[in-house]
Amino acid sequence: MVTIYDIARLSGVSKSTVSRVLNNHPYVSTENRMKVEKVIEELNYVPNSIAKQFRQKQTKCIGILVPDINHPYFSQLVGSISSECNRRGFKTVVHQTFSSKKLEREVYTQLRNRELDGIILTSSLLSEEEIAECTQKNLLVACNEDFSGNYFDVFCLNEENVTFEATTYLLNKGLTKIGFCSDNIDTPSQQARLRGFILAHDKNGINHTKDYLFNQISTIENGITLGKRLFRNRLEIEGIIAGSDFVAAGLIKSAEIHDIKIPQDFSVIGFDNHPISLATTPQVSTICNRIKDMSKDLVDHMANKMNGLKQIPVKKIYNGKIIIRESN
Amino acid sequence: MVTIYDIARLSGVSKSTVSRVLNNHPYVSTENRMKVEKVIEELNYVPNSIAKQFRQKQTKCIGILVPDINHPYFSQLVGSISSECNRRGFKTVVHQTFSSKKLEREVYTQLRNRELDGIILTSSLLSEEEIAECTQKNLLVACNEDFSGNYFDVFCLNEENVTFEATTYLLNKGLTKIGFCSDNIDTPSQQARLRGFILAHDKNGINHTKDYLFNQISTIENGITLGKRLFRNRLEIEGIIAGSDFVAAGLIKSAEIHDIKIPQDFSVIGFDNHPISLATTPQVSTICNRIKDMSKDLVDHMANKMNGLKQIPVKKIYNGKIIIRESN
DNA sequence: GTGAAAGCGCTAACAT
DNA sequence: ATGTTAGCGCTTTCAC
Repeated sequence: MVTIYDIARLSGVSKSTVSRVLNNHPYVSTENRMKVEKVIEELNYVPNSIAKQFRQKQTKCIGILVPDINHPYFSQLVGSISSECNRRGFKTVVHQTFSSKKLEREVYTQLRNRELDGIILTSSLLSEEEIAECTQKNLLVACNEDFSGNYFDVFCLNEENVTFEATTYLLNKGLTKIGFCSDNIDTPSQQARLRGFILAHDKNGINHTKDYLFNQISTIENGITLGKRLFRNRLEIEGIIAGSDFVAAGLIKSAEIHDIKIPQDFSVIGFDNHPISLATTPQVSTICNRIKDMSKDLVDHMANKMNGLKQIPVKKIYNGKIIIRESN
Repeated sequence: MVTIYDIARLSGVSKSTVSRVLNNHPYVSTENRMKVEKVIEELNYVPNSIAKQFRQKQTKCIGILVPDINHPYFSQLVGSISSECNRRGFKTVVHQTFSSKKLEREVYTQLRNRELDGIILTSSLLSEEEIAECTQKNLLVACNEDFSGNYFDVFCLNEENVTFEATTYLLNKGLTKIGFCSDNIDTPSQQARLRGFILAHDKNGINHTKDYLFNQISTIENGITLGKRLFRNRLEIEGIIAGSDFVAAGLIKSAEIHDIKIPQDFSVIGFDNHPISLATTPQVSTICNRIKDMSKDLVDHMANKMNGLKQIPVKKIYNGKIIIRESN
């Protein structure tokens, strides 16, 4: 393996000079620079990045914590964050927790072990306090999850408001028996949605039905199965906040099979404005998220923090928007 | 920052002994082991993993090269590979190329810079020769792409065969004007599909129509747009190998809008057996891939190679299977 | 069973 | 503008 020392020896300068050339320092004579570059070229030398990381005490690696990457929302989010990170010279390591607290804690351990320079959290089952304790003074930014912002920076959608609006929309159309689907109700973001859902009912003096709160519903298949349950028995439920466009698509398919007309007999509102919402019949009314803006701001912020620019703790909230199409 | 030296000092032993405890070596007296463990506990010491990597010359990091993670097939593949890698103690770094040769080359540079212990390639626009040259003797395994296997290990679906079968199926139903969609026709896997498509025509003595070869078609939106083009002008095309279930879903939606009956007026066969194929009306006939098997075998193989177990170069081919539903 | 010592490849004071 | 030097935290001979 050829090292910086070999280059130095062969080009008749010292290691420092080679290092300076490598790192584009000023104060290197053009003559020496050319000599060094020539030798580097000849030997096909590549600097050992681990040695560099070791010396500089940083990995240039950011972890992204995500429940499951094979999920239309999270794959978009991860894709967007990754690109932003790469543009700034950070590698990103994706960690899927599959909603396991154990796996989540393991990633925090990697952070403490300095295998990662920072973590971007997109979903969590642990309390802010525990996360803060696990990660200690190390860098962590939450994205997507509606944390308080007291322990670390957070960038998220106003899940509560936008769910409030969607529910109100349905309520105003005269529906009184509305369902609510969550992916994993133990996460802050889903809790926020539920608060919005309930608040809308309260403001309209309508009681929401506990029986119509469905948890662990996140895929097309889940939507189909739930629809079967709902429609086969002709339950009196009149509409649903589906939690995701995929669930909405499953429900719509199921309705068709059971000869339930949407929106006449049943209303559906999805989440995320995924292209699938255009492919169903009827097309899904949905809520558009702010993935692009969020990930850009967040990586900007993170990069600044790493460059030592002290930042006051941030909580930035983005407004989602309802898109009305045909399913309600 | 507390180091191995601090632990040594405080527990009254040498660095070596601490290191032995850390790495579960035999030949440490129980007494010393306990002393050391106690101090580690007290100081909340975590070993510096970069230093360890530096010393051992490996990163425990595997790169995954993927065109775009926000893609139903690739997000599944990445998810599966990541999990397998994590189980074996490897971190995975996802790199999206967005079909850019420049970005692809950059990742190979990272490999040469030893920022990565290996790369898993799921798609590529470069020739095998160039890839082999870029990555030199470093570890690289291809997955999904139908490479020759002469330069590096490959694990892939028999794209050609399965596309041949699907096309034959359509041909046997009496269709003579069949279209073919590719995502990026410059990749080996899509070339393989095309070969299968053409071969089926040849064997049946039917000419395929160049005009019905559509490239850069990969999303629901692409499917909808393509459908508009096809159906609005009542082209004489009778069916299509859609390349993905998402494209198929878009085509089906578009057919509905233009009052084209599927499968009576037009046949569609998708790819990947994604749940979306269950949510359309009619449901999509498709081809199931072998993501789980492939990723398991591949990571097994890679791990063995890293442990120095010399392996003969491998090319393992998996058979996909047609699943007939309602769209053809 | 244990410790001393060398060294991995690089960067960054510091001196010149 | 350049070289000397120390040292990052760890593992691993080697000698005892």
